[in-house]
Amino acid sequence: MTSQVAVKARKKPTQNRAQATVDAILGAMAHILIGGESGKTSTNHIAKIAGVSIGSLYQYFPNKESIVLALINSYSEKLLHQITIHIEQSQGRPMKIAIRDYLRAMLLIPAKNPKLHQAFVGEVIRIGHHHIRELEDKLIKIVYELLLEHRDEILPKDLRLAAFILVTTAEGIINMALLKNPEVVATPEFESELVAVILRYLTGSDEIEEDS
Amino acid sequence: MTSQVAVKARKKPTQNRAQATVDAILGAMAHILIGGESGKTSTNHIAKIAGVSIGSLYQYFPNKESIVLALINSYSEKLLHQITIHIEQSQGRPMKIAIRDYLRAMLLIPAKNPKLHQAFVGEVIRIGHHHIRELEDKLIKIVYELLLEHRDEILPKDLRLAAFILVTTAEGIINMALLKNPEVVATPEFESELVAVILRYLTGSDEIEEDS
Amino acid sequence: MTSQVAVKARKKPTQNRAQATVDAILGAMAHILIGGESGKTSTNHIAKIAGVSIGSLYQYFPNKESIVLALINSYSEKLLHQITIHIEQSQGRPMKIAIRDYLRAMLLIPAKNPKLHQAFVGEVIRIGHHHIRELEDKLIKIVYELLLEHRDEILPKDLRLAAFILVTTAEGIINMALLKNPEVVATPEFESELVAVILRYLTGSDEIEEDS
Amino acid sequence: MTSQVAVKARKKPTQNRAQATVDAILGAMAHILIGGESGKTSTNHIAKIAGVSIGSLYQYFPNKESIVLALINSYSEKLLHQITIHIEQSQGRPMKIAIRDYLRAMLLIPAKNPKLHQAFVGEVIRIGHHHIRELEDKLIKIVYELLLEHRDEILPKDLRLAAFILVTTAEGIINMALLKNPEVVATPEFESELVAVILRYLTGSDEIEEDS
DNA sequence: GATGAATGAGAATTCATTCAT
DNA sequence: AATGAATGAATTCTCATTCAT
Repeated sequence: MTSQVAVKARKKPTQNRAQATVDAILGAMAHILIGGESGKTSTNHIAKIAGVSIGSLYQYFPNKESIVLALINSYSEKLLHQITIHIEQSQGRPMKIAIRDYLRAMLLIPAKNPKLHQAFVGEVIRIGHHHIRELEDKLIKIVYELLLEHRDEILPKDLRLAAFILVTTAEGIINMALLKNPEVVATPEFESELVAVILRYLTGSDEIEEDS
Repeated sequence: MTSQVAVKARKKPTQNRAQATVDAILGAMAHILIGGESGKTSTNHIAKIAGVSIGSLYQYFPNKESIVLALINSYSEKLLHQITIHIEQSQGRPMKIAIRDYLRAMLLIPAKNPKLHQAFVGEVIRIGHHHIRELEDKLIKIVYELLLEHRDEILPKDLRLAAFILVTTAEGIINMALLKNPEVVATPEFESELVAVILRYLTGSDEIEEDS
Repeated sequence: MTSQVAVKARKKPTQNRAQATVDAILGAMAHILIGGESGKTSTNHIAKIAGVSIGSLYQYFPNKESIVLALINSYSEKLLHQITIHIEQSQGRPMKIAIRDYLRAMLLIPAKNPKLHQAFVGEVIRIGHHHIRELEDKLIKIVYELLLEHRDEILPKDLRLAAFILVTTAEGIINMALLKNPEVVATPEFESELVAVILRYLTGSDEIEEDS
Repeated sequence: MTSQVAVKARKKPTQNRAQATVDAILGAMAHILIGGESGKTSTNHIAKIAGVSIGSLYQYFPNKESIVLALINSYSEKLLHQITIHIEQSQGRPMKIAIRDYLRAMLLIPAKNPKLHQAFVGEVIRIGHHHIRELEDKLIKIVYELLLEHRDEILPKDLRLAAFILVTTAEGIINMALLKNPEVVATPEFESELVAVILRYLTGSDEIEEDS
């Protein structure tokens, strides 16, 4: 809707400037979080890295926390978007394929930028898990519906619990592995084992009779 | 005269005093970490909670970080000690029992003080995982040897990878669950699911033919 | 409109404000150094005397040392400027006149504020002489060229050594006198003796056949 | 008197221990002052370097200042002792010889440990020149009497002023040279020039008709 | 006498935030 | 809207000194 018809070719330049400022700030914060020591997240420093005045920063964010939150929200959306796309593509495919694709999607973004993902995990622990409750609930819902379609193929009877366990396990493995050994997460071996853990939990086996 | 008759009692009083101070500081730090907001970890506040002067704090710790580290080290040792004991007790028992006992041991300490464990996870993320590399390596080694004893019973062929995955998965599930819902970790249902995930990964089944 | 008619006045006001702050800080530091006890040079105290917040102080100076350095640099420049002017005015005059004028210039600034000069000497000893190496080198160069013009009139054969000795002796006498008895430095008697020591070193006599 | 007859062969051991402690403390302070950054002169650090407990330090010195003062006093005495010996040895020799020997004595100790001497100069500036007034007065008195013996050979008529100038100049040159270029002070060239400056000031010439 | 644990005032420095321009 | 100077409470850390053992 925002960019569909573009009636007024002349977009409000102020809005663009504002957006650029906001993006610069978020980018700077991400940059700092990635760069190891999260110690340099002072608002003054963020503004400097963003190439923006400290005054402008406070024009768009009421406080430091809100910058982290905005970043995490946008990250959550990206992640959810990724999952949704993959899940939609596996519509009608065998469950094992769908699950594998779900896990693949979960790995995609962390593997692309392990440092950033790890930093986000750290921030979520700091600011409280409830800030991503919404994301979590959506993930569980997606998985629950997936399991529901295939309830006769899986061992766990309590599908809600199974969905919770599945999502939690996947996240847990990825996050811990990232912490211990960031590079491993991008390898096919790691993906295989992750898929094995989940599929064996669901079915006792991880043989995939693929057709694609 | 000092140490002739009264054996056992009266260690050097100076040392006792110092040890009490150090303990008070570590205790205060733990207390604050447990109490939610990790924001109150200023050295002055720690000293106040510990009932100790700020000068004393800096007499024993060169900086704030070192207090956290000391705490984490002692925590790591306690955890490892717990694991070792349990593993030794499962010597000669069926693998599934041994694995269950390992997981039980892994749950024991977090279940006792979920908040503290969670705080430690957060701190480890902040200060860098390498500070507990030693602990991790020992855990993997313990599990690896356990798997080695039973290599014909399990599905994964690469035992080192399996050990890594097992340890990572167990930790990941525990830590994620702690983050999402701290109380659940102490329930038998949670233990069951944790054991199920791990045993199915290893063997495709989680039936335990117990004999005890 | 800002800079069209009112030329010369109104530099960027922001810059003015900042400059005023910097000046206030330097002024406060000088004030404290003059006031005897150099013990009150805590940054908080400097800021208070400057009528500026401690935050502003650290906005312009990374640490206490840098304030002293800035002060010493500006002092060095002032001193060198003074010397240069005097030396240029003695162009073409007899050597003894030129030397006397050089020494007069060396005395001018210390005599104006003996306490401050003494404080600077103390600071230079504390922070290391290399911070004024440049000043020293220029002084020696100036004197060396002056001696070179009159090499046949003077006793020392090694002109570089003579220049070093001359500059060192003049500074040494002034600084020691300042230490022992600050007021004496501003008296004509002191100047006479200083000139006598230097001229006799150069020529064996201090008779000045003046013409001005 | 202290070590003349040594009646009681058994010196009080406590006194020896105490003296050793005091010496260790003074030595540590000197060591720290020599070692560049005078920043580490905290009493705790001094005690550590001295291998002595902080309590012992305060048993012998009421405060930090007093350590510096003790050090400076002992240094002053050593210096004065050196001068006295040299002057006595020049008894009856020509004035120029006596002056040269005086200057030689003044150079002896600084040349032996330039860093330490420089540190002392810095400390004297910090704590106030009056702490070495006594030394200064004695030096001036010695020189005054030397000049008195040879009043007909020298240019300056005011002998007290001349003595003051002589002592001040010698100290000034030595101290400044030490600051600028510590090594040069131990060279014969430097001694020559120092002697030249002083003798020409006194007599207009520095020819020494030596007989030794 | 010696020891070293303890103290706490105070110095250095940071950082989130406000506000005049 | 943007700027960046200014603020000052809060934080980290030091150091001279005291005192119980």
